[in-house]
Amino acid sequence: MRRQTSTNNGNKEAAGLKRGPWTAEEDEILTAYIQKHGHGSWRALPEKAGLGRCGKSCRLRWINYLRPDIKRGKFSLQEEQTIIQLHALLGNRWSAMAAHLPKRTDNEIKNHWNTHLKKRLIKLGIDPMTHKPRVDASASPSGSNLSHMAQWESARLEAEARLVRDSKPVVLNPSPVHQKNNNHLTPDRTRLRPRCLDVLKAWQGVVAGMFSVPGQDLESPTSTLSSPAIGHTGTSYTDGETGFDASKYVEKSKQLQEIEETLMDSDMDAWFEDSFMDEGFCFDPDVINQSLFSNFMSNV
DNA sequence: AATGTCCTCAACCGCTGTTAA
DNA sequence: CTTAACAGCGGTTGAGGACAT
Repeated sequence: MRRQTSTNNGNKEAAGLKRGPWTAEEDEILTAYIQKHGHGSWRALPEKAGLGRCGKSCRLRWINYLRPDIKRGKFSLQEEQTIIQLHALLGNRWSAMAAHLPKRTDNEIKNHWNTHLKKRLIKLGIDPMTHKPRVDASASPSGSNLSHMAQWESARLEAEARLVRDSKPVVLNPSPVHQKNNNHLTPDRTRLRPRCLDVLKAWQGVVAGMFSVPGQDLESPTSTLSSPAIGHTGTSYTDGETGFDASKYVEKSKQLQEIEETLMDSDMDAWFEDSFMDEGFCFDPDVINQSLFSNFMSNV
């Protein structure tokens, strides 16, 4: 299908429309109009409401700022945790992430990720896009970073478990378009598919393989923060206390990637049925210590 | 106090998916 | 089936505030 440029689809609907920051008066007009009539057609709204703005600008202002059911201000630790975990699973699908963060907008989440969270991960030697250790020499993980990474992966595991718990797939027969490309799926159109269930199973293996010290489980790796006790030989990094093994980490990450690629190619219905009929799967996310993430964040 | 630099985030841009004619 | 209009998404920008010199 031929695509139209934004020039004639509403971005610049007409010359002379106001741009830039909204005034309090404009906010008031827009809010009053929507509360009384609903937004209806965004394109038609500005004229009806008496605003010299384009419909797109009105929509954005309402959704990102004026809507009564949004929370503004500082992100809590819990929210930051959720964002990072969701990003590990979803990538830059901000609207999908917003669906899991009540009262936060996709724009706000995107901004917070780009200005704060991404930088923190980079500081830890973790690639913010892949959520895996950066392989270039300049980003070789330090001892304490390894400890953080171990905690990070635990947090990631928890996120995946939560998504499995919360996801309520409503599209049982996605359209071919959806199967082909779900980058733009929104919560309103298509619920997130619980593909993470399979990924979660894979990650159980990943994380289990990384911790090799007997008697130490995922519930308490925070104790390593003050004394990393790292052993380093060549390209092999091992955390003496947690038993976190970076070489295993990389190896297992590759395995996971292969699993994910396989899942992407597999038949949707077969995948869905398989995921939910697998009664052998059992995972309790509550066993993961919530303080892991607090330590992770506070040590950045 | 003045100036420069960095950081944040609201707003915009360009694109894609959906839908109706 | 094709086309156009529209909504919504993710990426990017730039104004203004915060901080450093």
